[in-house]
Amino acid sequence: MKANRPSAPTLRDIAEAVGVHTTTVSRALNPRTQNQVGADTVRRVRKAAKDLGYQPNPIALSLRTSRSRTVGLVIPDITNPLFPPIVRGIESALEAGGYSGWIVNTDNDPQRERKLIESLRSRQVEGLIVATARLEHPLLAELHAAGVPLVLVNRRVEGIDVPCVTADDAAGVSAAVAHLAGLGHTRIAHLAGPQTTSTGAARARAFRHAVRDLGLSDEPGLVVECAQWSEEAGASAARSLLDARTDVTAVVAGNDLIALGCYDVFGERGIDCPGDISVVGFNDMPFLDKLRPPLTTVHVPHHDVGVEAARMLLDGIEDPERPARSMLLPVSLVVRGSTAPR
Amino acid sequence: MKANRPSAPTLRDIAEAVGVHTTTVSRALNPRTQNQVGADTVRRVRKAAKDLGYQPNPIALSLRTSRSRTVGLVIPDITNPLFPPIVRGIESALEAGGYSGWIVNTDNDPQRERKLIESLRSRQVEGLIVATARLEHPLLAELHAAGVPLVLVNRRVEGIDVPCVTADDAAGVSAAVAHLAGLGHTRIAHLAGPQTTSTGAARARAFRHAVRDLGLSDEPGLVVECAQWSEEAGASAARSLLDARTDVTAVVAGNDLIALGCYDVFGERGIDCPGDISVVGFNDMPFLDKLRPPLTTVHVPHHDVGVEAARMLLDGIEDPERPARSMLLPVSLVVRGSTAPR
DNA sequence: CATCGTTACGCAATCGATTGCGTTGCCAGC
DNA sequence: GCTGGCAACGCAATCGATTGCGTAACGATG
Repeated sequence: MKANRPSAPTLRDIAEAVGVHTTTVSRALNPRTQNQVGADTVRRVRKAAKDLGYQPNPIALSLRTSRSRTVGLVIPDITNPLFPPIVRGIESALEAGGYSGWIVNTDNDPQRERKLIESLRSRQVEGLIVATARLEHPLLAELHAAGVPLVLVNRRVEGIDVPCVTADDAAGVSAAVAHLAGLGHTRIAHLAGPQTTSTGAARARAFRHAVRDLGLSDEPGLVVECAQWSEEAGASAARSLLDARTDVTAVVAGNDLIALGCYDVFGERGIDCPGDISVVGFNDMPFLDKLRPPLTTVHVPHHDVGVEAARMLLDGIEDPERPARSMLLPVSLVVRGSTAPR
Repeated sequence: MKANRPSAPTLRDIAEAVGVHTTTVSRALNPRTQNQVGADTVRRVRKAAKDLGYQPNPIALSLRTSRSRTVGLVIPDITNPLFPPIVRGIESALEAGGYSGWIVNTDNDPQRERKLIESLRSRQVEGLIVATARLEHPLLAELHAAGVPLVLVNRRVEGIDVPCVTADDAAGVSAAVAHLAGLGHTRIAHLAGPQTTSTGAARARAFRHAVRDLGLSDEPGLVVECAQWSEEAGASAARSLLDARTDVTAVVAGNDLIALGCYDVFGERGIDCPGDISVVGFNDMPFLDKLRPPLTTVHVPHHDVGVEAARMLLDGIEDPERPARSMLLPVSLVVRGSTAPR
């Protein structure tokens, strides 16, 4: 059974109504070819199109032009609260440009990612916004070499010149460390995100720089890498840290989920936060103010990240020769209840 | 610039390689028509297709067949934590059936919804999963009359026979009321969701039944309707309730966000939860265990809701004459820290 | 009047897959 | 040997929009 309306008007219907050929109808309705059709004919064609309720068939358009006015949004998992606001930002900018986005969830599985991207490309998506980049990412390199317009979100990739939109990780981590130092903390630990991601590496580097700049302890044992950007991995790393030492009074977590993992471990070990140990997260995902203690975190304007990524991609589709440029969005520290004076 | 790979093999390439017509290639590759082609030819065609890395062009397929193997997912807003797990459930069931889903966010705006659905339909989506139903919903009635396969999620619509997948609202609210009664509460209020939605109405009705069945006070003032399913509307309704009376010792909130609104009002009025007033939410959205107090709520298996909705829709696409059937998924009460003995 | 240039429009093909109908070849039965 | 039926395959059209090239008409100029 056909799911589509049985009698959608086509160019042919308009052509019959006006008494011209379908070529003329097509040209009259297309702003780029409209100058090839007489003004009176354009007027009559447009009127007929409106009267008949004509809408171009995007499928036919795609088949003929190999374009679809759609792009692919490649994210790890829409249930991660970080992504819905980004997706909404992307969507609003795409919509303003007459585009739509296909969302695919890779679950951080490279094989699944490849399959999903193949599927997107067979649907003629005109570019990809990718939020799943690893520092070394062969598939992205292939796509880039093939001329597929790409924009990365939240992470960079090495070796290829792809535009990306990220938060200002260095400024955010620096502000977090400065805030804790201002509260009198001198032994501050960092639960870093995976060092295979640019974000994990950048925030860890910024952490080391910040503690050095402030003359605080920068011994290597104060940085523990988490296997994933998740609460569970954060908890695991927090346990490792606290098993190894008892002198830490504050933690800068790679992101909010990792910070939640700290909360879990504090709970199981009777550690008071922020009385015994202060915690700062990163990202300001929803509902952090509802936690107890409300989480101090680095606010990232996620919706704006999405908007800028989509604009950047549309620019790249419009002008493929355009030099790749990246964007750092400003962050801000949101002080809530998880940090206190030492 | 074309975004697609420049040399994707077509049926024509296979036909040339094997020395048969493209019709034969098409039929050999299609399990439904394969019996019309000789076994040896099928073997040779399949080999050539594999060697050439042939993938059917979904755009061409859609244009010819008016089918797309895609469906539309119509939700209010992906940033509402309720929806990502539902979407993931939908996605996994669609994928198993060889389908993909287009997500559109209506922001609860009927005009936007109509425009987005038109757009989906012009892309030949084969059906719609709709999570935005109001009790009276002219657009859904039109779509149903036009034979568009539909499945509703979380809500019903009146007057048309459309299959839906909802949680067992009555059982959930009944369990919440019974739990509170078991703790000794006798004056229990209900902050109901909008009565223009089936969910709002069903939960309010179930509340009234439950308190009557348990011989508790059922005066009308104990039920306050929220204008939206949101934290802000929940807070507003909680203020109205507490302005009007001081004898309430427990609240059954229409959903978790409304319950968060209660938390907000308790905070601003120095009310202790659960010492002064207990609260039960509905849905068990993510991170409720991280709140202080951790929210007692009715757990809804969202992922399963999504899976069942997608299966139901695929069934309806496969067999349009299939009688509409609906599904109630079982819920369970999750007792955390927001409820205590009176 | 003839010629040239420009504008407006139509023809036919294309995109890549599917599908109804017709043709050909082969085999079995009379 | 002839006829009929069936299997395998090819032809041509279709889906709906775009696009290169050609043609016709008109106006301006010599």
